[in-house]
Amino acid sequence: MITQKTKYALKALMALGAADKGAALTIEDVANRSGAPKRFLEHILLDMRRAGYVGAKRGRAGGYFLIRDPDKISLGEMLRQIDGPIAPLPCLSRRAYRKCDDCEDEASCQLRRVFADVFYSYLLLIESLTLADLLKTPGIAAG
Amino acid sequence: MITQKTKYALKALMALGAADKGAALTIEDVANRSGAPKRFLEHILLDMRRAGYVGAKRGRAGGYFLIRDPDKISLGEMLRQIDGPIAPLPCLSRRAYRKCDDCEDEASCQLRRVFADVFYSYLLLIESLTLADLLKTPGIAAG
DNA sequence: CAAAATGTCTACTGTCTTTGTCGTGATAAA
DNA sequence: TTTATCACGACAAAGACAGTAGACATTTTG
Repeated sequence: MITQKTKYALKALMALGAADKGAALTIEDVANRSGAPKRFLEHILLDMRRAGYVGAKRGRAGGYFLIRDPDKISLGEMLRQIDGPIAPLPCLSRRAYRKCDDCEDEASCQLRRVFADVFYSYLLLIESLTLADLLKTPGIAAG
Repeated sequence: MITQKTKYALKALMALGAADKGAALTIEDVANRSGAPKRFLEHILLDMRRAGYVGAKRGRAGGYFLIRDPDKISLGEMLRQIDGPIAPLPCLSRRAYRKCDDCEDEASCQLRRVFADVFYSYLLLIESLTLADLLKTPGIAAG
């Protein structure tokens, strides 16, 4: 399961991505549109700013705005930013590699071999999906 | 990341799957072969018994033994048994469906739509892999 | 300048999950 | 009857998760 925080964060980015280009949304605006508690969303938006996805403007008439092209932010990258490493085993993470505590020899680890396959195809997909895909409305708008 | 418990459970099933047909391994045997703490493994093997994967024999010369064909136990099924629902969103789980707390309308939920795609291809893969795949040694045994 | 509206940052807290450990009992074989 | 084993429930420490709160910094407006 993805965490509640991830859900809030993705919905927040969607809200910012759907806003008029150049317009800033306040935390409160984003909270209303994403359903996230305002004080919790603070942390999330701060993270998103540090991740370089959004910009912030302080003071009256301030707010947050997307600063990267939704096309260029992959789902994988977002998930990684929000909740940390996404590999099923630490020894399969490229950016946050760690040897498994109990593993004697990676080359012969069956668990690693099988999960590597699973992870690879998962990665391929989530790296190809982007925030833009989250913003697209389905072909025949049903709801 | 898969949990430590999942790792232990899969390694335990691999140990039982690799044992001589009909032979029972004690918890201690399994602990030694899987690297899991013995007292923790107790719980895990109990779960695996309740899940119908292994049988147990009590008393002297007792132990655990696999009672299902490794070919017929999918990775997906094992993961689900060990750690519960595997869908990224509760509203995408078939066996443990739950409406998302905050979701107004599933049909128009973009998050659901995108994660459904991801989940579907993930499912397809893990349902096709089995314990037997975990028992296979790689083509050219390297380590 | 002062006030109001905003974002920034640090610290804290309650609840649940994870990863075990422990004691005790039940069962079977020698 | 002893010993080796599984069965089961209670407990516990550590960490993750999902917030909440307070104080501060910045910007605009009047």
